[in-house]
Amino acid sequence: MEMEKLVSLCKRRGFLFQSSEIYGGLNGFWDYGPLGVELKRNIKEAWWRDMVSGHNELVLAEEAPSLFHMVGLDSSIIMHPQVWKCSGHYDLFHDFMVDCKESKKRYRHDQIRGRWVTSRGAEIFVATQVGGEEGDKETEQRALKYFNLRSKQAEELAWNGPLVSLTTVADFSKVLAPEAKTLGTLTAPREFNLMFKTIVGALGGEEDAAFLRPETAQGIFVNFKNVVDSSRVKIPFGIAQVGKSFRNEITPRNFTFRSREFEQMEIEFFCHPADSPKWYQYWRDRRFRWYLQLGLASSRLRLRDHDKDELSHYSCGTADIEYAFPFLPPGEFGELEGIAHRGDFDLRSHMEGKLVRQGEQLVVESDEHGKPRHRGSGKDLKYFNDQTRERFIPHVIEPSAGADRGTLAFLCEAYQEEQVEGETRLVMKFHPRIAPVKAAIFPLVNRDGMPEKAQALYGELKKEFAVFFDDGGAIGRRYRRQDEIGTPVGITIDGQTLQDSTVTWRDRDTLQQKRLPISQVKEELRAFLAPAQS
RNA sequence: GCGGGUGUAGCUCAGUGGUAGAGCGCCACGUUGCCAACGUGGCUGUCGUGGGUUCGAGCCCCAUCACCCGCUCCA
Repeated sequence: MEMEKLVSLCKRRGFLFQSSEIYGGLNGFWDYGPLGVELKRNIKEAWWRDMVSGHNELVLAEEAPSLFHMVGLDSSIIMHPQVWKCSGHYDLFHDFMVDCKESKKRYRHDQIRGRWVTSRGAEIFVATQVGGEEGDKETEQRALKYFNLRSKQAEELAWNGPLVSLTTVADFSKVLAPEAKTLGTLTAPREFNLMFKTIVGALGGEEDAAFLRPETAQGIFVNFKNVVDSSRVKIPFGIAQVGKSFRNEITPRNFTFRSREFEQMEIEFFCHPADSPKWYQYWRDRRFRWYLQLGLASSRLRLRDHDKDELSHYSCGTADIEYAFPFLPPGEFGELEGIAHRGDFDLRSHMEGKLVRQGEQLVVESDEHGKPRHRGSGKDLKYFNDQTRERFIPHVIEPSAGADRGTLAFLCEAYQEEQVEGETRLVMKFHPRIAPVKAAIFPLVNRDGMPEKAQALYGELKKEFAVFFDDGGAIGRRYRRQDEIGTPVGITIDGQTLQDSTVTWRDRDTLQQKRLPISQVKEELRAFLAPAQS
């Protein structure tokens, strides 16, 4: 499937529009049209029902290690700036980057190292991305090449010190960039703000700077104690949240896949450290099944465990649920959801201050005065189990899903072109639960009382379902119009309806028709749209 | 951020300096008894945006924005 066809359909039928389109658009922002908003809402509501409101804490869920609670939360988008300092986003999201004008490569300023060397009367800084002995070797080879020396002439290079960071270099005109052949090809370091900055207060200045959240998770962590104290939940339990997040992506691309404003569906699941591996496994498998049940094909969906060296510094296990989007090269997958075992990193950070890894331990990062680099709240976020009299910091399992990425995956998956009697039928094969319109109601022709009967049925169904009424044009055309927006059922009032009160039920995917009493339509639709068990 | 391509009606696209077009879609009326029927009529454009050259610009030049492809980046 070509992506342009889907993008065109999305615009033509009102799933997705470019943001601010009449003003030329805005890179990285998208609007959901009348059908798109229904689709995305259905996905978010399916998630909320399946994960939160539909969860029965009295019954052991399939494959769950034990009973557990689930509750929801809706926290603010703008939070105290200290939240992002302790979470690590503030430091990680403020990168200084340098560009190489020769190689067109971009580097993180603090990740380039190099050595000062003098030869043939010139002193230059030979830069590399490699550290340690490898870095020494590489800088020597590149210095030899630059000065046109043979390997045996290495003693003509006078090294003026060990590998040091590029951040110690003020004058870039003597820097030989990692993949350049000439000096001074690096631009001055430029700051990349990956978090959206804003000002709180009408008279606010720079000291009133705050950030739009880059993830919803932190709103859950900072409310952990509030939820425990107010809701009678006991560990293990999860807090779920759906909401907008914002990141200044350097290169927004691939339709809505990498947007600067996007919506997340996140769960932070709190459990006893000893049980956390089992819970990690549980969420990892359950979340994968959820996508399968809503209709993503197993051939394009995969569950991928991160390698050890891919794990964040705090994580003891992460898996991605990935989809083979059509805009990616064959064999490549894009992330829909990450399930991470985050240990006690987040709660501890908000207690003690921003943490860094020191060997096997996480310790509070300190500044040059030996004080915490980013001070925590100082509040005790431990959990007390009054049965066992145990007090501990819970471990956290985080299934973090992208609502827009999920929506895009369902759109890609649904798009089908079929040959029907020599003509191309464009059909969106959405799972009935997420289809924007559940059923279309048609009078076969506009006479003999058929419109009246159809309108009455429409009015009755509309109270409970998203249904659509269409009496325009030939019946075949009306079916095809609904196929294009993925309506799973067409219900037609015809001549026979007037005699025996039965209607035609037409299935989108099989094109098969069956008759059923008009009085049973509601019940049939209910059964058709019922969630699968998970 | 770099290089290449594209931008004209709701969609797909034609239009190489001289009166803005086609197909599809959409709307109305008639017709129409189950898979994009037919007839008649109708709506639709700051030619992405801003500036320049020219008697005259959709077309040439400059800038800018957006989208696509390839690099780069992706906590």
